[in-house]
Amino acid sequence: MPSTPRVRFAPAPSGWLHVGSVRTALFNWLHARANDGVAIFRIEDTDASRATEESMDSMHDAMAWLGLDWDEGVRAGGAYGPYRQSERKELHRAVARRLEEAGVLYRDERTAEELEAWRNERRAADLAPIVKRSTTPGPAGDDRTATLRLQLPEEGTITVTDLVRGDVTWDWSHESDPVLVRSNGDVTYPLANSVDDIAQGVTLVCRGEDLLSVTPRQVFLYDLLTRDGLIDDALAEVGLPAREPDWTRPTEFAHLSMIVGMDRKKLSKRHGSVSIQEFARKGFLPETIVNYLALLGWGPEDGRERLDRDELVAAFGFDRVSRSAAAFDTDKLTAFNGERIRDLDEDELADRLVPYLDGTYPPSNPDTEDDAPDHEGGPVADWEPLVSSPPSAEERATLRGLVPLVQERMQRLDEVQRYAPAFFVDELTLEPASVQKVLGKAGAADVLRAAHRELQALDDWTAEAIEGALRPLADELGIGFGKVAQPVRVAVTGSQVSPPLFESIELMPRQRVLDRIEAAIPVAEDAGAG
RNA sequence: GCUCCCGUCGUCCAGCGGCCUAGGACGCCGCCCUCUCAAGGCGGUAACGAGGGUUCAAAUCCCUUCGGGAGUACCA
Repeated sequence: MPSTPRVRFAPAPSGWLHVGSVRTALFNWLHARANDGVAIFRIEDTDASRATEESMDSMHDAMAWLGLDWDEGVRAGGAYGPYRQSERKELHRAVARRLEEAGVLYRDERTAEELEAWRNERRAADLAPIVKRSTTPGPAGDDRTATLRLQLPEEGTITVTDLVRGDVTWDWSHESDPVLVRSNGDVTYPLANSVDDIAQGVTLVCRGEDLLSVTPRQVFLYDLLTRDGLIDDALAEVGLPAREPDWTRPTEFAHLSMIVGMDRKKLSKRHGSVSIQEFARKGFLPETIVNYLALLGWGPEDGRERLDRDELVAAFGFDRVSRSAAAFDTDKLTAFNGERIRDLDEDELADRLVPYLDGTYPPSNPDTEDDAPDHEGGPVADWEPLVSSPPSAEERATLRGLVPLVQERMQRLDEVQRYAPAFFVDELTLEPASVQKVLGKAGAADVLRAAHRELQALDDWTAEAIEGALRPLADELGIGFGKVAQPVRVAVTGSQVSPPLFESIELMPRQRVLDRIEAAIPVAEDAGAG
């Protein structure tokens, strides 16, 4: 028995990590951390035509952003590398050759087209297209290329114990012999994946449910590879590190259910099937993503829902992983995010808001603004950064002052873009709707004149003093304070929705406030007249 | 078609034979608070897919059925 659990996250680098794969990575990582194990990040790029360098980099970047660290992998290194499958071809071929010599592989000379035609025939006759050696045509001619298939048992059953699903049994007669070596000599996923699991000492295979059906042949292969030291001989032959001597093969499996959209269909763009980085642009905290994804298909015994990384590690176990598919609920994610933002230290929050103000993450288009992270939104065309990069001392001070005003009214970091302009730009644009609804009301211009007068005469420029100046205006003008606050708010912030008025005014230079109120008076008169 | 997996509020999770007139969270609705929007507080809405068993007793065990999903590649 191996003393240390070893798990691997092994994505194919052909695209971007989405919530499903991140959740798989997370569960692997949690299991490793919860059991003092080793987390391996392996890249399965056996299909050169689909793998890209860009994709591989973005996957590593995503992990770094999420704070999931890997003990062994392409970036981390480790004793059982290389961790890119494409760099292990020699091993895979050596294994394939030895398997062939052992007589467990056989040639299938049919072309892809011939096989396809055969499958169609079978299906037309309501028969499962199962390839078995006994029904595979013999050699047609020496010069034909062939795939090498693994000969699986013709009958009997195999039972695999899955940590989340319990015992699952398959009948060998229903299992098709998998192609291990393509006709062009390349090895396939079934071989490479199994070989690397063994060579790297993986003890638990945790992956998506879509790979459950592949488990029988994988277990069968594990046995073949380890039985007579075949893998060890191959390892030695190509000069790769030997395995732990006391270790046999992966003994545990955990197949995670799929993540679906709120419509119960396969994850769509609307429901988060985008690169995980897109969540960063949309203003989600990495710790929110980790927390929420951990709760998709799992929950701690005590029912807590807000858990940080350490708490997740302490509570995690496959025994509490759900078997049914989970719907990705952006609303709940967003609510979680809002809570975490509120929990952030104010200085910390200020730092985290900078990328949303300096142009690193420009705003999304309004039509997708209230929806899930989505590529279709794209950046807003004419948006100008509100602070320089890096921010000046003055900008930083303003931002720091703004944080307490906006912290409790944000669910996502990018929402700062809604509140910030009034505090950073010289030329304020008044929202037409607010002008009409608020400044157009009777008496708005009078309120603004009175507010201007009082604020100009003020000695202290503090929220308390500003409140002391503005509140009495309600009685003076014989109206409710709301009728006073709203016109001033629109004049000063450009919108009928803003952070608290007195604190907002305090944060701005007095002259700027007075100028804005003054400029709004004719606007109010016009709007009122119209 | 065949093989396998799954089935509790709209959604996530709890429940593992009696504590369930089914609990928590998000959402939604209402109220309170209030300078707007939030935040916060309080209350409410809403589910065991169906049918048979087993049992004194079933959301919990068994069977059937219906529904959903995955796989069925010289892709991983």
